[in-house]
Order: sequence, then structure tokens, then C-alpha cells
Amino acid sequence: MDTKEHILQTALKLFAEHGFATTGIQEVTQTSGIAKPTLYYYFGSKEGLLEGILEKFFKPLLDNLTTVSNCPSDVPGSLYKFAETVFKFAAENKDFYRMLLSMGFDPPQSRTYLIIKPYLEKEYEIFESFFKAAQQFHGNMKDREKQYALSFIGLINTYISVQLNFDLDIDSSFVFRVVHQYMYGIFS
Amino acid sequence: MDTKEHILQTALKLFAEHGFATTGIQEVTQTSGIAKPTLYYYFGSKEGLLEGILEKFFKPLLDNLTTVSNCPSDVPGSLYKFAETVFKFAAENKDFYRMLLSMGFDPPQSRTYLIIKPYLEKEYEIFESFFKAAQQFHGNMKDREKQYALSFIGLINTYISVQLNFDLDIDSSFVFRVVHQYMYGIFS
DNA sequence: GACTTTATATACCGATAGGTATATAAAGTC
DNA sequence: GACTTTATATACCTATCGGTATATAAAGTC
Repeated sequence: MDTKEHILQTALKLFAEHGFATTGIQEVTQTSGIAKPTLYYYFGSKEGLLEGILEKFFKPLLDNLTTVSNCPSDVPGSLYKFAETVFKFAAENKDFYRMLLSMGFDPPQSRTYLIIKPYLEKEYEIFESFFKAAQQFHGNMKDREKQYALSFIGLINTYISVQLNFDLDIDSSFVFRVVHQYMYGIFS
Repeated sequence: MDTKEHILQTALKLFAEHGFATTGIQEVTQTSGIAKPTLYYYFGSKEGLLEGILEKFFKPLLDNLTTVSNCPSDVPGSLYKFAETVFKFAAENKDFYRMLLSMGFDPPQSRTYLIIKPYLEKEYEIFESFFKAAQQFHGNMKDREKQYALSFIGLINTYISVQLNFDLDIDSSFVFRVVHQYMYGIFS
């Protein structure tokens, strides 16, 4: 049994269920069945534990999104793949995504937000670059890459939030509808 | 000087800046320049303080949204008024809206989420009823009132979140663009 | 003027927060 | 086999948490 990994998974579950701030280190160690210094041996601090979680989960998602982003000539296809990637990731890592959504709306000055900020910015950059590159193939997007990147991430996270809270699952037709709504609005 | 109101405002500011869980009652009373039992005299508990804040700020917003919702024959006009109402409210109550956004993504089982949940549900219902009523005037919406209500609120909150964090201000053309994007997508 | 209600302060409570000093057992290294 | 590194446990630290018992001063009520 990999103790470090076990602690990390236990902590993630508790953070997702009760929130980072309201989950004590004591609760993590007790639930993990280990002693407190063991946790501090591996992660150094409560924030170090959070960084360990982010490093493990967020990096792979960013890598996948980067891969998808390299085809700006096909906007509809790429958006569909983006959405599919994130929906799938969220479904496979529910605890992590729940924690992520929660922290993504923490006060901008809070310690927790400062820790996830670089990851969120990287995610945003991937989408912004994509929409910027897409403009050379899609004339009528008018320098609105910032607006489109933000609202696309926002729309996806809105739907994921609902899915997580009501334990729905997604199929490909759902992903299609979301992307379709994003591209063509509600009147089509 | 209204002591109760003064405590409430101070607490709201601290909750918005540092988060509810990470703001201590001690910090609230110290910043307010009052003693702890005074706070407990007015609000009973930390959660009571939160309820006081919600009661004061969220109710008026819901009232305004209800008023706007009574014209389902004019979808574009109504959506514009909805968006304008929420954007304006957020701009006038930045601390409250920051706190609201943050708590709206707290873990669904957490104490804080359970406290704001009824308010968020009421807000959602207003939009859902609107889209449902709008269908008798707007044929091609296909029983998707849930989807539309969710994504409309989500889109607006996405933009508000950015505005709050980067201290942008909104003008009517911005509101128009957001609603336009929602109705007709990004390709128009 | 006696009595009640409203509002505020001093001083304290047990529980828990995040974190550590110290010891030690096991495992790898020479 | 001596030595170092890795990994874990006991017991403890100080600070702060949310909350309260008690006292009292002012203001309204009769």
C-alpha cells in the first residue's frame, strides 16, 4: 500500500465533501488511519497537500486540452473534443473536480485561490490561444477570443456542476447539445 | 450608528475577502470594534450572521428578477432585462456577490451550501418558469427550460466573476453582447 | 422610583486548529 | 556489522476556534 497516495486520495475525498478550509488535518490522518507526522513527512503542510493533489490531477487535464487545441481550423470539431475531454475528466475524477469548482470561486486573495490560480490561468490560456488561432479560419469572431474562452469554460463548468450535484451522467448527445448551444445559441 | 447593521457590513466584507470558513468571529468583532457577545446578541451564531446577510441582500434581488420575469412573450427583451438586473445588482453589491459566487460552489453537503441553497433554488425557479412560459410564444425551444435556465444563470455568473476579479465595469453594450451571444451563439 | 427590556463588556469555556520535538523501527548502503 | 536514509508513532506545543456565564449600564414602562 502506497501510504502517500492513500493519504492524498483520502484528503481529496474529504476536501470535496466538506471543503478544504473546514477539513482538519486531524480528520485526514484519522480517516487515513495514519499519524499526523506521517502526513507532514510526505506533504510538509496542509497547503503542500493541496499542491500535491493539484499536481497529480490538473496536469493531465491540461495536457489533454493542449493536444485537442492544435486543430483551430475545425472550430466545431475542436469545441466538441474540448467539451468531451473536460466532461470525461470530471466524470472520472468527481472528487477532484468538485474541489476544483469550489476553489475556482474562492476569494481571489485567499491562500487557496492563489495556489490554484496558475493552473486555472494555464487552462484559460489554452482556450484563448485556440480561439485566437481559430480566427484566421473563421472570419466573424472579431477579436473576441477572451470572451469566448471565458464563456466556453464557464458554460462547461456550469453543466458539470449540475451533473456532479445531481449525479447525472453524460452521453455524447448531451455534449453535442451543449456545444451546439454554445455555437448557435438557444434559437436553433 | 446602527450596531447590527455595522456588524453585518463588516462581516460581509471579511467573508467576501477571505471566505466564510476562514474568517473568525473574533476577526469580525475586532474589525467592527465591538465585543463578541454583542454579535451573538444580534445574530445568535456564525450561521445566523450568514442568514442575516442573505436575508438582507438576496431577497431584493429575487424580487427584482420576479418582476422582470412576467413578460415571457418578449424573450430577447426579458433576457436583456434579466442580465441587466443581475449585472447591476452585482456591481452595487460587490462584496455580497463575491461571497455568493463562492458559496454557490461550496460542497453540496456543507453547512454553508445548505443555508444558501433555498435562495439559489428560488432564483433558478424564476428562470425556469420564465423559459417554460416563453415556450408558448417561442416554438423552437423544445422543453429545454431546465437547460436554458441553468446555462443562462451560469453564463451571467461567469461574466460577473471576471468583472469582480478584474474590477471591470459594465455598460449596456456589454450586457447586450452577452445576451446576444446566449441567444444566437458565437457565430453571428 | 421600582421594574423590565435592550444593549454592551469582562472574562472565561472546552475543543480543535495546524504543526513539531523526539524517538524508533525498518530498509538500503558501504 | 556499522551507518544512513526512509518511514512511522507518542506526546506535546501554542493559537485560535465558536460560543457563553455573568455583570452592568442605559433606556423605556408603569
